[in-house]
Amino acid sequence: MIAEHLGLSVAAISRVLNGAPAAKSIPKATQDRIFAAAEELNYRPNVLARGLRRGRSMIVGVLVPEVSEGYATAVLAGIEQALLQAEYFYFLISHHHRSELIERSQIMMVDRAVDGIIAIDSPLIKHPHLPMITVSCPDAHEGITNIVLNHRRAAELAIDHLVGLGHRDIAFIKGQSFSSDTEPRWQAIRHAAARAKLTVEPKLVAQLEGDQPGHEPGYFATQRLLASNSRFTALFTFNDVSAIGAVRALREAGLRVPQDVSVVGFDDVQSAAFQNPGLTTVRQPLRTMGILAAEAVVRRITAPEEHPPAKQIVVDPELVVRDSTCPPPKRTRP
Amino acid sequence: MIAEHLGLSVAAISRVLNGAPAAKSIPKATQDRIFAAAEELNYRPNVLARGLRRGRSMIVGVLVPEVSEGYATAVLAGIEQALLQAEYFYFLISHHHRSELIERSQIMMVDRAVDGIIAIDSPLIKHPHLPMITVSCPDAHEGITNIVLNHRRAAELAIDHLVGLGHRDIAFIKGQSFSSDTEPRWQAIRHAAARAKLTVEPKLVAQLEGDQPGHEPGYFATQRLLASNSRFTALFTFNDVSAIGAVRALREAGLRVPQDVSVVGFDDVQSAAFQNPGLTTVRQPLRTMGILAAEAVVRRITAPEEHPPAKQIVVDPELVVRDSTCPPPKRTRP
DNA sequence: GTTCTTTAGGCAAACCTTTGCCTAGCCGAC
DNA sequence: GTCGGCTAGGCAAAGGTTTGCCTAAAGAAC
Repeated sequence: MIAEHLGLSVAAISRVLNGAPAAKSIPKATQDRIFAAAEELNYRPNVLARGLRRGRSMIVGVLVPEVSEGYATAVLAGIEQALLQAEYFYFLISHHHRSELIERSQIMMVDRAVDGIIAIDSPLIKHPHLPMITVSCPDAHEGITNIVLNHRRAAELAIDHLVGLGHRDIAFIKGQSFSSDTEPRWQAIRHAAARAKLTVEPKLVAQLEGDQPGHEPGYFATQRLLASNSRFTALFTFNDVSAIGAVRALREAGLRVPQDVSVVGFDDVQSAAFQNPGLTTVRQPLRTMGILAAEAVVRRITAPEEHPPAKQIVVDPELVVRDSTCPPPKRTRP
Repeated sequence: MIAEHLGLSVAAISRVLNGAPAAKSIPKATQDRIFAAAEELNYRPNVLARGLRRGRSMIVGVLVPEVSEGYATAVLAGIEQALLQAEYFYFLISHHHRSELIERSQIMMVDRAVDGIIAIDSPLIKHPHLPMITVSCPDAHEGITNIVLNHRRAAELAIDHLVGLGHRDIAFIKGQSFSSDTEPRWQAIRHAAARAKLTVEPKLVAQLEGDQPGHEPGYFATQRLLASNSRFTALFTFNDVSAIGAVRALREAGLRVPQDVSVVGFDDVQSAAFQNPGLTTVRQPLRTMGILAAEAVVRRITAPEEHPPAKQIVVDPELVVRDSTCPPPKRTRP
């Protein structure tokens, strides 16, 4: 408290400016003088000193796969909104799905004195001795709250939609093995398929490969499906970004979307509506998930005892029907 | 320095651990003991205390329009890479092109004791008394280094490509008025057009409107161009994201891309290659620009006197020809 | 033997706030 | 007059590190 010496002690100033309970013994007139002086001198508390003293940095660490198009950025937008509102800042680190980076990032964040951590689609996270919220990390440890989509419902929405249109020969593209949504989603799909009395043909299942984000993995996975020479009239992909790659591969093979093959994506990222054709997709409330994560971590930081860590928070998906799905073509001999 | 009391004073420990020059008077054996103890006790310096003492937080603030698809995220990826390498962390704030947020964000960052600021596509920034680097902010103030594309060359690449294919009737979509690249780019386009002996038809110029990111603004701008009923065989858009919207609008109007109308985008975002058709575009080295920005800000922080602020750093664009451009259709009476 | 230099490391201030505990004066009650 | 309680605010420690300056001992030079 540099120049605040208009005759009073730093202690009094601090109490008044922070509205501490002890400030109630200081008369209104003095308080006003202090506020006025702070305003006039444009006093800015030093966050480092404050953080040091209070043992709280007002920063949370956010761990994402990458800051590129699609999934993580949408969640991040929600996180940013809610954190800023709570006057928290955040450190962002991308781990590119490399496990040693995930671990190192977590340590670096703790070293940087973050008050809590939010991890998006980050497997293998350890439990630090800090409030921690994960988004789509189903194998979360004890004491970590995981925000997760209702995968079962998501799978049903997509499958029931396709089956309702008359499709029976449905191909699937699973997520990369490193993505934590891959397994639960796939289980949910099998379950929904069984429920719809559909058999999942192993030859009609491909998996995204390679760790770059973009559309390529979906493009190549679809090429593999086509190469297997098994007929399918619909394709349900792991996410919108790969669906876009898939559409391209189908087109290049001379197939029309949706007349020859219907395509259903997942996520409903911003560009899904502007694809050609507009992508039918299972929407995840990504922004909301981000907001929930941020609010939860702030609660756990500010009042840990009142908010014991919930095991998980489940959010519901929604089907968005656009132009990439339609009834299957008339069955000619395959 | 909590437990380091294996008989030595905190001062000695600090000097050794930081490799301070004064440590040279401490014998190797003692130094080894200190390192070993630090390792064993898993000593983690408290960054807040260190920052307080050194007057340096090792954090830079990064101001972006938004963390959504496209431009800013690509630059951000470069920034992250270079900053982490230099052991800096960063605060991210999105200003959504709202000027009061830009100003507030800047103040908040300074209050948060950042060591420097990088601003991407953020107009109206004030000069803080901190090292500051901007990316694509042409109206930067004194003392701020701006990283900027060679717009003139970019415009020539696109225009010469289209003219080379035989196009004479070219429509343009300018950027939103709040985007700082809009004006310089437009000037460059006029210049390149004049050089190619092309007249820019006012009816063939539309502007992106609205402040949401996505594809919609480009979609609507193209609809306005179409509604003006002036014939054009090529369209040069402000960025890839709006080009995608444009393609959709053209398609809906019954026009084929590129057979009826060629489309050239700008940026070369990740999804540009996976559009349908693959987008011909002017590539900005976005990631590189991010790296340059981060390196520059770190230099300015660590050795200000050796690195007086350059006025600007210019990077060069590159034309990426894909499938959204071809020679114009045979001229029938319009 | 004296003085100078080097070696090895300690002392304490400083960075800026927050906070537990204290005091000095004043008023009212007994 | 004495005691208790309230008002208005001060003192100083604490939070963990860095750093300018100092010292004590040993060795070197004379």
